[in-house]
Amino acid sequence: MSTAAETTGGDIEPWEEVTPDAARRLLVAAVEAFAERGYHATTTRDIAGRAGMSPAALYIHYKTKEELLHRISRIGHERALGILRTAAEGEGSATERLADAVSSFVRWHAGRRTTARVVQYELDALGPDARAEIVALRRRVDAEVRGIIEDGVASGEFDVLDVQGTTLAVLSLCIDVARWFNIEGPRTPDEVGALYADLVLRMVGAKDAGAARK
Amino acid sequence: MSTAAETTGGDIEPWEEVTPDAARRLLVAAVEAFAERGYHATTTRDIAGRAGMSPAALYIHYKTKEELLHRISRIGHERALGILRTAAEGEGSATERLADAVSSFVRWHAGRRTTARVVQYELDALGPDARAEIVALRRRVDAEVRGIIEDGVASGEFDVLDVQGTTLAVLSLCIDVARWFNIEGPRTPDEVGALYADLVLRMVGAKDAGAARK
DNA sequence: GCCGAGGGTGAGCGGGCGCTTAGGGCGCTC
DNA sequence: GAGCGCCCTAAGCGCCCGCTCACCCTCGGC
Repeated sequence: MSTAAETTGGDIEPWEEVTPDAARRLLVAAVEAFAERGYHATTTRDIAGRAGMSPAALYIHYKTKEELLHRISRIGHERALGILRTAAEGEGSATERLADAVSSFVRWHAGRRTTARVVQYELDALGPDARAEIVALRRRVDAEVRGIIEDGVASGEFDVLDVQGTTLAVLSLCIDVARWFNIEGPRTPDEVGALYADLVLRMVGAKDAGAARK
Repeated sequence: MSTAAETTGGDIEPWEEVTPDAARRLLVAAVEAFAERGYHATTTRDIAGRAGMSPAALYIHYKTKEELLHRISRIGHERALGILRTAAEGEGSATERLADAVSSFVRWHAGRRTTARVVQYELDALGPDARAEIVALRRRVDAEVRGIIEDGVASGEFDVLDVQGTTLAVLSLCIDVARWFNIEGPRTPDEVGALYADLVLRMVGAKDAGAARK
């Protein structure tokens, strides 16, 4: 595989943009708690406790518990979109770019599983406005993947009957990694990424799947 | 497609086994509420209200709110397992049986989306004992699909490097349908089932995919 | 040495939660 | 038609939730 992140985790911690330090610690604590128990089952006291602070400290940096989820969700989606865009804009054939996109997207969902879980499964806990903003980001995620698949169909590399349906299935497959992946399981994020890139190339009927496995 | 359910919904309502009538109405109300808002965000008052009863009525038929989830989860998993087993034990080649299994499993996840959502995504809300029982059922689900894939590899119909990993991916793809499927969207459960059966046959490198599309 | 601002705390508010209890109505049995 | 058992309700208990408020400590500027 190519481009960015080679390591197992996939990426640098993306929370460095959150300041000040106390706000970041609270946000990281919230990600862990939301991922473990879900948004609704997590209490503000639990989040503050994990960050080593009193319950009231949370409200100095965030207006509500929902604002925390919103910030996490937006940053996470931007990160995911960035990963796909890097792959989509890369050089190489559609086959290579799709393999790259899937393997890095999957590596992120496996390696940063706690973040990905919150990002992908807690969307419904947001209010209408925040939800609409995140849904717009998701449509751009969909468009990136669909773009690569359309390129491959146009160039004759892929054989796909239902482009939108296949796009949906490919994204769905990658996203669900966040549900089942277990750090202590038998597979590393890199291995799952490689397996999934191969499976997706089969799904789109890529003629020359072997070439993308550098 | 073959075997059971031809209609859009996929199956008869599986709750007929729950008696008495009031207990069933409560259970159906709970499925709807859990699917819409999640287990933790659903209140016992909401469940009772949907069933047209007072909050206290719930506790005549169920010991706790968790027992409701447990009953829903067990019945739902048994239903899902039954669908896969019917397909796995059918006659015909591994290719045909895999296509049948995937299309009926997907039809269930799309058509009975509310039930499937609760079954697939609220597992973590169960206590350790109930959770262990459900996890055992899931292993049997996994074994059914793996069995078909192993048959296809043995007979030379399929070309699969990592049988366990591919099994996981196939199940993951089907299960995630419950997350994104929308009854009011452009696709019927039957259409998604057919699309997914085709995609899965490609994933396992089925030599004669066309033959399974009757 | 004093001051103000900003990050932090302890205590606690109003409210909604899961669940319990005392009792009421209705239909069956004889 | 008295007695009994089964469903169900009204009321409410104790608890913990998200969030607020009054106050404190620390630190840079002068």
